[in-house]
Amino acid sequence: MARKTKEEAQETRESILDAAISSFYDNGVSLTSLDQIARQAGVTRGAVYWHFKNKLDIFDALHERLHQSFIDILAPRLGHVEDDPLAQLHRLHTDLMQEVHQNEIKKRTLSVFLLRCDYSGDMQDFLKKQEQSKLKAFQIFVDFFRKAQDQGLLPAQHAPETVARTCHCFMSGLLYEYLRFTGAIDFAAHVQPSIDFFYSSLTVFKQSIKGEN
Amino acid sequence: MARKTKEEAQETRESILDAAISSFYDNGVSLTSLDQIARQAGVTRGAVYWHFKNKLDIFDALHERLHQSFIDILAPRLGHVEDDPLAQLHRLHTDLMQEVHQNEIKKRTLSVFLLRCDYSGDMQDFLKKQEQSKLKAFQIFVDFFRKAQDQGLLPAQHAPETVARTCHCFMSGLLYEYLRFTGAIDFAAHVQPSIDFFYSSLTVFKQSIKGEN
DNA sequence: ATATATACATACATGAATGTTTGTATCTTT
DNA sequence: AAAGATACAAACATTCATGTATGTATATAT
Repeated sequence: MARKTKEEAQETRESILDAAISSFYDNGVSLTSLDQIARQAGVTRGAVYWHFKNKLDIFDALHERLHQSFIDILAPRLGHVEDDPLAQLHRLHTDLMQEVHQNEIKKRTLSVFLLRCDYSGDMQDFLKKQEQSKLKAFQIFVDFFRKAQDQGLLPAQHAPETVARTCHCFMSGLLYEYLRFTGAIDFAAHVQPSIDFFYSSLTVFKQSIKGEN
Repeated sequence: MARKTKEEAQETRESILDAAISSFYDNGVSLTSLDQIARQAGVTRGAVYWHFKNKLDIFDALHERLHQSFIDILAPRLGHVEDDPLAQLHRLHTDLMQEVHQNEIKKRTLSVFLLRCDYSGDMQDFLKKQEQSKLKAFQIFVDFFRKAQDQGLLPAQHAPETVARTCHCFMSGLLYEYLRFTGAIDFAAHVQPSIDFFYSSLTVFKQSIKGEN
């Protein structure tokens, strides 16, 4: 009853990762034992240790999946600058939050990384990796604002890094809020108006181009 | 060598809490054993179990300390509305971030609650309590904006809850960013400009009062 | 002054998770 | 088709944290 096909083995690997997300979400990363993950995936710890070095290695693989899917959404939508860059960002932000709101798996995965884990000890090294990943995403935003400024669509009085960081912080802050108080916070009544207000107030940034030029 | 004064006992209790912060910060909440905390505090687990029911009970006490000190800063500074409410908020936000930047203990405590713990299992019930605490702080912001609107210092086109949530999300997002990438993110070069930009763009919100009235 | 409650330290019993090792069936390679 | 590599399962040894129970010195109440 051992030695499956390469494809079958790959399936086991994926099912272990899926089981890990689900277990991590229910019990938190550090309180989840490898045995729980294994049983959830319908295998034994032997299979887990065959595919992964340890729990951190699993966590790493999960992060890889998440980050890649995030970049895949971000890159094409910020690769070009439309006539109204702020409206473009506004739509992107709305879509991203709605995606999280509707896609239960993504919600759980994000929840695991942001609320159900414990970045200390071995995990602390992991923050370095996350920093690198986040830097890539951040750079996409910076490039976007820089291009928009170069094309005269946004005023140049603020450094693109500053604008990007501000947007990014608001986005992640809202995401944290949504995940942390899921259930108590309503999308249409709380999340959407906040996004709308943020981007409408950012419009001053755009408006000032007229007073300047 | 037992049975200390009530005051001495209180000191032991405090030293256990201090040790807990330090241990939680270094090793994360769930990976910290009560023995580590005890030894760090210079006592045995006996003392810990005397003062606290379990690790969650310690965590609860720590949260009480943090939340109280936060409210103590917030309440007086948002209790009254000055001539320029946005500038008032701007200063408060700057001061809060600088306090975290300079006060190592507060930085560590916040870091524990936001990054070094694992809100699942038993801890999940704890999110409910945090929700209540955060609601109080949030209410202070809402009241502030409502009063400012009533006094005609800010336009009434946006619900005070929406404005408050937006500010709050940006603040917490920036805090997360700062704590998560501490060292890689510089206060003067990254944090301060982002705060400044956020409040300068919020000014449209205030400006529009002229076009409206 | 005595009794009792307090503030711990020490010792014990239990359980559970980890990493490793060994066994083995079957896929793959040649 | 034989040999080796692969993909696990099962068993083992070790470590370690937790909760509780017990012991005890001393502060405090009466």
